[in-house]
Amino acid sequence: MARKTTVPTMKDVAEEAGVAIGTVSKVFNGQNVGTEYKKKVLAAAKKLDYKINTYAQGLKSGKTKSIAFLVPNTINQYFGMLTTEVNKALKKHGYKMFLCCTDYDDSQEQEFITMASLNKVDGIIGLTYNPKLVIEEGIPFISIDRIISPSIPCVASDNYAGGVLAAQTLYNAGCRKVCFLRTGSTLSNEPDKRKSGFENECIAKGLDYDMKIIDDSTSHNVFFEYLKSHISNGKIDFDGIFCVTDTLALEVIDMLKQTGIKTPEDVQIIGFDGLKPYEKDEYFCSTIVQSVDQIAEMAVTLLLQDSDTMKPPLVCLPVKFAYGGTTKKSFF
Amino acid sequence: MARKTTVPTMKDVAEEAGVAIGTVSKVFNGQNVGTEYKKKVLAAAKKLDYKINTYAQGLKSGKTKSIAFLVPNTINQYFGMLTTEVNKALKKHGYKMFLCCTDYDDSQEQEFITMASLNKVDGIIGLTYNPKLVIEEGIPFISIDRIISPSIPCVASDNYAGGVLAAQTLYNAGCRKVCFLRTGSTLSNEPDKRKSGFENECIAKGLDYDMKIIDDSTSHNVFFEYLKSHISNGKIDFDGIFCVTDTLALEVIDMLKQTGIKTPEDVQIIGFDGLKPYEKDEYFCSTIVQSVDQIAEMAVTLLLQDSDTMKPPLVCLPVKFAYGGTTKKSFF
DNA sequence: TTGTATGCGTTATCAT
DNA sequence: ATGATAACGCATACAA
Repeated sequence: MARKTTVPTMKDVAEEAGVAIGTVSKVFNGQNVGTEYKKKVLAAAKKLDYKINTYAQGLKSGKTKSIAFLVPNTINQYFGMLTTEVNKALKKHGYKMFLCCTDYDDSQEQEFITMASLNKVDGIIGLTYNPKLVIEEGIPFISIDRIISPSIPCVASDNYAGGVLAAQTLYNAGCRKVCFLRTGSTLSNEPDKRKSGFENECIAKGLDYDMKIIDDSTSHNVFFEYLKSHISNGKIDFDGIFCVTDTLALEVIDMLKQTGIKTPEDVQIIGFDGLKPYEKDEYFCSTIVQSVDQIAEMAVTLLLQDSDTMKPPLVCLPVKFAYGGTTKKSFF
Repeated sequence: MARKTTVPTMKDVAEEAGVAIGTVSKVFNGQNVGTEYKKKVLAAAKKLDYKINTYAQGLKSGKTKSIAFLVPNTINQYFGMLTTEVNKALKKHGYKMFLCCTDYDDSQEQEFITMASLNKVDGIIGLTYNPKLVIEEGIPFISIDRIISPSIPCVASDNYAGGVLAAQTLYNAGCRKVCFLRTGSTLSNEPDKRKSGFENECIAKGLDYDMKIIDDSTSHNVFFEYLKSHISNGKIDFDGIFCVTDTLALEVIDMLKQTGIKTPEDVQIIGFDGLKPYEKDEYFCSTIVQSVDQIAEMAVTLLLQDSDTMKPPLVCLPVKFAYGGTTKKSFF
């Protein structure tokens, strides 16, 4: 007898179990099937080591149980955390994830969206930068950290509250002249609100403040020059600095160290994101921590909920302050 | 006329172009088709905005142009770099990537492999820890950093050479009593060779050395105690330390700082991996840098090459030393 | 409840 | 070179 070399199909299982192919299908789709039949089918399936063919299933049903996740890269730790958390959340719901690293590139973002539609994904979650991204009709899209259009739900931290919290924390730690440093895409996006929240709270508290904002294409050396221009006789004008990300905060701390300014003795610094050098334990710096797991879970939930359910244009998730050695400890 | 609501298929394109469906297929597969026909087909396809259905294609051809990538997470920066580089390499070859974050969990690793076979991926690339991982027949697998079995190709840095290089570098930087610190899975894997290379070079150079090796389940506090036991009167026994990863090096630097030991003044430290705090620029610490892009490219190339081509059981890629502030600069 | 038959969109084998 | 047609493996409407 010729050895069967192909993978077993439902037909094989049906024959083995002595039932009809439709019955097998029903068993695997959790539909009503007589107990005896079900038992026979399951036994036959196990015997043949039958696995359903998701491609045939996808072709037939139009549902693929997969989504595409767009992110610039997974090297930046915030992106890395987001990617892992989205992956976990999807797995919990039985979905697979196509990872799409866009490298901040407009055309790659667009290409991946095309790829996603070719592959009949059930949805897309994206942290994108292309201001004129074209999103195909009929394919659900959830944006993270960017408001793309009113019809596309955006999930983000409560960045405004984070800015307020940063200002409050510096104020409570004794700061009286602070500054805000930001680098980022020129595209208006959620993280912009960190500035607004910070600024408004400074005004509310009567806290003296300055700002230096550059876009992504500008050398960070501009920050270095800016800081140096505020340093004289080994002393810095500010007693508190709020950086738009932890990554920037680290850079700034480095710059200050080069000029002999110490953190937090001479100037206290707060970052944003909540990155950590090791997998557990302490933060890189004192920071406004984003609940990345909540962002991921919310994005997935919104994406997968019935399309006729109303989807909010913006969902803001809570942030909290965490001490990380770059603010004065005595205040906490 | 009723608006067509469904996605256009080859049949629609064939009708629109006035040709047979087989001809359309040939056009999209680059087979020989008369110039005139080809032109008509392409025009019709563009007019209808036709996109090939990869699920039907996968069902028919058995090839899905997708692979699964298994990694514990994308938070650890080395994993994050690897993920991004593999993603890029796959894209270059026209392949899609299912990301599978396993969280170091044996059963999740196995689950994802099952998922991958269900989804008829054309192959799997994995950085796994499960010592008794069952890999299905007929699905190509490339392992990164772990030797799973002689029949499964493994791609890794030349870890042994990296260990040698670390010892040489410390020696050349003036160290005469060094130590090696390692944490890791008990599973024997490629990074173990960092120790062997280091040890052998120490012996060759007549360099006095000690080692402290713990497994993943042990608290890193053990390192702290170990280091403290080698410190007396504010001085440390060693003048050089080689840590098995940059992450561990950072932790160790922190520990030493707490005891008043300065890096690199009192003790020079070399890590392994080549992690960076910002997307460009400097390293976290002096380190043996892995060519993550080369590892990724090699893994993808091996995976996609003809299955009848001989695949080597182990491919080692070059490493290099990079200065990162935790060794004495004068020596470079 | 269970079986039968059709079609999802594509590829490949035939004739033409 | 081109057109017609039969699978690929599954889901489902319909018949039994």
